[in-house]
Amino acid sequence: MSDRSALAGPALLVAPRLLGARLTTVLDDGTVTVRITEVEAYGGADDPGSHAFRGRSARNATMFGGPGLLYAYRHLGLHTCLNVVTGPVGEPSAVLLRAGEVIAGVELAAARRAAAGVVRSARDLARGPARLAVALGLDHTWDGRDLFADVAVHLTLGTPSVEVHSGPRVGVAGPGGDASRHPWRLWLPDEPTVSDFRAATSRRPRARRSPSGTAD
DNA sequence: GGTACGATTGTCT
DNA sequence: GACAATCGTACCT
Repeated sequence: MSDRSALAGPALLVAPRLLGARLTTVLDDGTVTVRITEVEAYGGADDPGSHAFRGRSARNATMFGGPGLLYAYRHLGLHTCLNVVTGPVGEPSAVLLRAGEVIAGVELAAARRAAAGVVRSARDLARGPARLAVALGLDHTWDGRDLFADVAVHLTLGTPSVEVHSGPRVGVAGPGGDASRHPWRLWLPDEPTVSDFRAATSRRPRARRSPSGTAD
């Protein structure tokens, strides 16, 4: 079975296969390889937490593009998050790469992270979706790349992990984040690089922007 | 055309 | 633990 066919299918089914997989980027400034330790599954129209819930759009078009594609997007105008598309063409389904361990190119990854912000420890290099993207040197402009055909960014699946832990999805409130329905979030046990769990935060209603600048 | 908000992170208290 | 940063996208008028 090729890596791509092993990756094709519903995100919930495919997500465990991405744990332990290695994602490598070969860029001008060097090579970095990350071993994936934490992922999160996203579906399509049936998943309220998914970008594809409301149908196809310019931003999420890659999610409809077929298995093995890299779906990269910018979040909050600040960070980049990386996903691996798993659904067949036309059926959105993807796995968010939440965290990983840098196993090659540690110095380069640290330099990239240092340029983007503070580096506290080696385990923090790719701990969190946005940090993972920075460590690999990827941003939203890499959206749509084929992870099994592109030289610069390549995915290699490992042997399926025997033990996988699962829990509620991060940052998604309501039914979509309900772990009792599906084990949306998956991670490898005893991995220090797995990100902290933060329950979906109920944002306080922000003071509304006053168009005229006056307070009501 | 305008506005609210988000699959996050880092900083401050 | 709480909140601000910051901008593209989706939704509403």
